[in-house]
Amino acid sequence: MSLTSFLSSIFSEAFVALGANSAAGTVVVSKKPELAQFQCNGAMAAAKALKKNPREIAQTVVNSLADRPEFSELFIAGPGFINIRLSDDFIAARTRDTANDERFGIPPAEPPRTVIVDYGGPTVAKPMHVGHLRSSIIGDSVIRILRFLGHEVKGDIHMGDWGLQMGMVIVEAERRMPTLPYFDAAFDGDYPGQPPVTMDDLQEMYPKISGECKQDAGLLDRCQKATVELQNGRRGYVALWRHFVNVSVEAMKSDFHRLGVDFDLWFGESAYERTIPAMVEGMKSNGHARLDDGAWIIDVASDADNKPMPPVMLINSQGGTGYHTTDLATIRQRVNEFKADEVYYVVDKRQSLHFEQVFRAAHKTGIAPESVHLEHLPFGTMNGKDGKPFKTRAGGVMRLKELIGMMTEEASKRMLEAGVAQDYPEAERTIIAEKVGMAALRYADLMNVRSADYVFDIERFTQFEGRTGAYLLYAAVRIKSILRKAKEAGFEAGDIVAPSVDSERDLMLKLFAMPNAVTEAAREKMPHHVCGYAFDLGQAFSRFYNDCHIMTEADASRRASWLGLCRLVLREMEFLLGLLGIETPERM
RNA sequence: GCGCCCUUAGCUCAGCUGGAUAGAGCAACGGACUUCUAAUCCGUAGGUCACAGGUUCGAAUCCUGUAGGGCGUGCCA
Repeated sequence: MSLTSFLSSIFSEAFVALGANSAAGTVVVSKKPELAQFQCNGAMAAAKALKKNPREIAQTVVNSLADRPEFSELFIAGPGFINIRLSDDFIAARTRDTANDERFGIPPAEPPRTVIVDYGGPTVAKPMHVGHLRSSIIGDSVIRILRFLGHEVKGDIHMGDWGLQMGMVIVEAERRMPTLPYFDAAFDGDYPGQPPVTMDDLQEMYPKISGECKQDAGLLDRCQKATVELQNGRRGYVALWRHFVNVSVEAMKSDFHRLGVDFDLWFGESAYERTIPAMVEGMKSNGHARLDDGAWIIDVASDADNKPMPPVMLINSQGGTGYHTTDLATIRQRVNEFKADEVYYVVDKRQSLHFEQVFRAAHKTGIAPESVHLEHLPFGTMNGKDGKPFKTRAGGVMRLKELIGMMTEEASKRMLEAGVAQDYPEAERTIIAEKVGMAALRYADLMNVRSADYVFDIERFTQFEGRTGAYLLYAAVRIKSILRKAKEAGFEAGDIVAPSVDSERDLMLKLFAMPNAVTEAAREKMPHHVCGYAFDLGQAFSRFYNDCHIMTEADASRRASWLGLCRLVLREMEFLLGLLGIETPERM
């Protein structure tokens, strides 16, 4: 149980004894650290309910608890705030408990659930860009957090490989290489095993034809028809499409590998191709789908809506399927085959209407029972310093590869400026630069409230000072260093004893706050709670480190206690960074 | 037009579901190194929480309205 939960239970009991609601006993970290460590604000609310004086209620509660060994001081301030200070013995005992606990006092989720996280979402034939970066990094962190809580989690990349963009690239290929056998409907031999295009070709082809289609309705129509033919299984198109997928997946794997993100399931939209006809027929026959303007749609609007709610497009008027349909088929598989209790979609917030439509349709048609929790976890746009979506200097889309390269290069530059690791072997220095770059990137992306837009400022993110990935790595590495030095000197870590220095006590108190940060991040699927806490912990450690010189401490039991504290902080720091997908080097 | 979101210190952002004198980081200024890695730490200064009402013991937080900005709005994803 977290410390605040424990303290809350003590205070709740006291409030209940007065006839008040147990919620009145809620204890939180003090907003006035110079006054107290924790506070309970329930006396005001209880006074309202019981029609009594809040200070009198607070006084009664304080009187009933004042003798408990956990507290060194309880006092009342203002209208009825109860301020709490813990005894040093209790703080030390509690810290020992944390040090002996594999889970740092974070309780596992009860009951564990089967969860699918849909994230990454790269599109075949399109370059990966910064939008995929956010989805991947956030999804990866959310998965790590949920897994730690004991949930059975599977991450699914859900590639976009079955929509109009495939028809477009097929048409573009035909325009460029009309003599290839893929386009000859009468061809019945074997198609070439080698792909006719490279990833670079694909990345150039898609934007070109996509741009032309916006001007040319005839060309768009041709692409739509090609898409339908592909979806209906035209041999040549399927063979060509398979090449496109293979080429793209190879590039994706390399990009995701560099990001340190891996997926349990590499399914694309096309994985449901065979299940779609039966699903659609079922919806037609049971009346959920209806024909409208040449297309089969599912109405999802309700009388309670105060906004337009377009229908779900099941089969378009050309006979093709889009991402409404594949998303529904995907939900069906996740429910039936994977027995998912919860499905989360880490997708740009601009898609929120889409998911509202799809979730409504899934529940309405019975694809997903009401008991299955479907939720969109929206994230905001990564903007440039001008406040507009992040672009390259030339104004194009910033590719993921390019971005990662920039981060590493910038980290390397900073290390040179600061004279960091310059006397290490070059190979090690390179690895450190990569780790610092990735830590900077991940921390910068995750530290913001997930759904908010944020400004990408590479210079700020790669700073070694302040709320950055590098600062946290430095804090962790410094602990590793001191533990090495202590070991060389023959100093052992020992039992944690009562704190004797303010910054030492503050560090222990800070450790108690971790369970809240992690459970809050899990509840909201918002990793920024972990980021904020990790920084606070790093800073609390740095203060302690400045005040308490371990290697020269004469008192052996105090020195051993401090080393034990260092070990605990390092374990927690690496754990927290691990939840963010950040690796710590041995030294920097 | 309709709907959703946003507006907090010079800059970038938190603010734990209504609590005390609104907090960090950067930048600025002052201080602490013959270092257990100063990539650190301490201190000072800096805010009409966009604006106007309302709800109550108490509002950055909840409600209404106004201004400014972003996004979405049936055959792209």
